[in-house]
Amino acid sequence: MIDPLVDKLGRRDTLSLEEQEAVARLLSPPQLIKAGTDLVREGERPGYSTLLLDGLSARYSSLATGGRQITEINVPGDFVDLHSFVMKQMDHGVMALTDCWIATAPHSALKTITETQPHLTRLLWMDTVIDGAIHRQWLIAMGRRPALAQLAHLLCELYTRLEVVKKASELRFELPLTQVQLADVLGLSAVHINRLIAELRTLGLVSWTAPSVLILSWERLSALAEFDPTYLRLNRDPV
Amino acid sequence: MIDPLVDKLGRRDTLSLEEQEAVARLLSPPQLIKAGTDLVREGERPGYSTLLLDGLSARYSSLATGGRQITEINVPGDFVDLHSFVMKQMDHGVMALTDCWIATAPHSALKTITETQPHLTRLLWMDTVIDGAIHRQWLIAMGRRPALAQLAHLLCELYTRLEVVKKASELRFELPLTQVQLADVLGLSAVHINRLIAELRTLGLVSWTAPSVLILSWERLSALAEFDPTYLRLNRDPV
DNA sequence: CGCTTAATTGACCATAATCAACCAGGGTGG
DNA sequence: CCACCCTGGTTGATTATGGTCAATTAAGCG
Repeated sequence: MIDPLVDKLGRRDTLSLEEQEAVARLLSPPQLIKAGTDLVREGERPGYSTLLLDGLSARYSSLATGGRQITEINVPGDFVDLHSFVMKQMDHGVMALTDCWIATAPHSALKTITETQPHLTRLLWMDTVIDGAIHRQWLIAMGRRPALAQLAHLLCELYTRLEVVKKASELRFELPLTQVQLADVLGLSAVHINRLIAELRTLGLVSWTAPSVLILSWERLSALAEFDPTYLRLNRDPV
Repeated sequence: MIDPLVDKLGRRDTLSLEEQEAVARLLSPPQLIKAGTDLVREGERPGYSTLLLDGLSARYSSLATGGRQITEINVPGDFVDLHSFVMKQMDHGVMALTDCWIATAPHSALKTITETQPHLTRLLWMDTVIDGAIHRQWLIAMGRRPALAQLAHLLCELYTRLEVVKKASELRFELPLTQVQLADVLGLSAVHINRLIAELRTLGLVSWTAPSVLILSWERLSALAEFDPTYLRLNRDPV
């Protein structure tokens, strides 16, 4: 059940059997959340954190003016609001982009982990730190890359992260986001997203028949995006 | 010596005397870093993390095309690369924007903290988590706010963070960044920054005689920015 | 088969970038 | 001492990326 999390953490360090069991004990039985509903609402003070087991979700914030910005896309194996364990109050909402299987971990139990399992604590800490690294890459893409490169970067990132948890392979993955949602990810308009996708197709970089994406040339796409996966920390490096 | 860190953490939770001493023991004697030099270089694998004691520094990434994006501004009391403790490899550089006083904490000693001081560990974890929250606010500002509101948001954030560590008061603070550097923060051109500052002046929101900034109306500036400091987690809330 | 949601396309507009001068202040060397 | 230079700030003219508005098409579904 916690396979995607073990897949991910196992790429970064060795997760002992006891640690895997400790994580499993943390978690509630899986629950199904329907697409479009919130896993966590902005401003809430949840008493637990939520692990995404299957499906895609998005962290988002809404503006007074009606706009919306998605600040991260979560893939299976992501603790979507692990930071609420120490932040207490959520500074954003998390919505299910697809039907999602989740499991929750009470903050009290996470606290016990920090008191008894320092290595596992560091691994969980690392996971929140990598969220920060992902945010930074999005900032770089938004601030200093042309929109086409920004979209290319998103595709490279998502493919890489999905591949780790066996939801992508052979340069192919499912991206069940509408163009409006993609616009809210990149901070662009939906119309422009449409034109960017058309341009990626014209350039022969992707074959994109929503929701399926096939990357036709990883080489050229990642070069366009200046994608360097170091920030995802996928090399085994004990902490 | 670790006053700014204690000021900051003390706003979030109670830091016991023993914990304050434990942090103090972590740290090397203060060192001076000249403005413009790197505290940490991108790609490096530092064996320690750096606490900023005085001055301002910036996390930045450079692009192949020559552009640069600053992804966070660090104020006194910030561990500028605490995340390297678990990330190992730096995904960005950190440069001194002004002359900076710093102290370093070996990762080995931080590891010991995680093994012996769970509460302090959670406070340090929290600090990295708040970095992520700051990144998210910047993403929202970049993606969905007009440039003027984005700049206003930056001013509100920096004033608030500096006030916590007693480097700002009475709506006044020092912002020793060039307009080129501000452009690299906001993902805009330096020329446009210049016009935005002129506009803030015209609107009577700030009196800005570099490097001194005086906010003339917190009310109107924070409304323009839609600034809500929840994400900085400045309310005492034990973890 | 009509309804709804999402994708697509065209025409026009706006924000911000670029290019290019010019100005102001502080430090330096003759 | 002061001309010069360098950096950073200011301003104008023009361009371009991406936004907005609006209409059309396509696909899924009760």
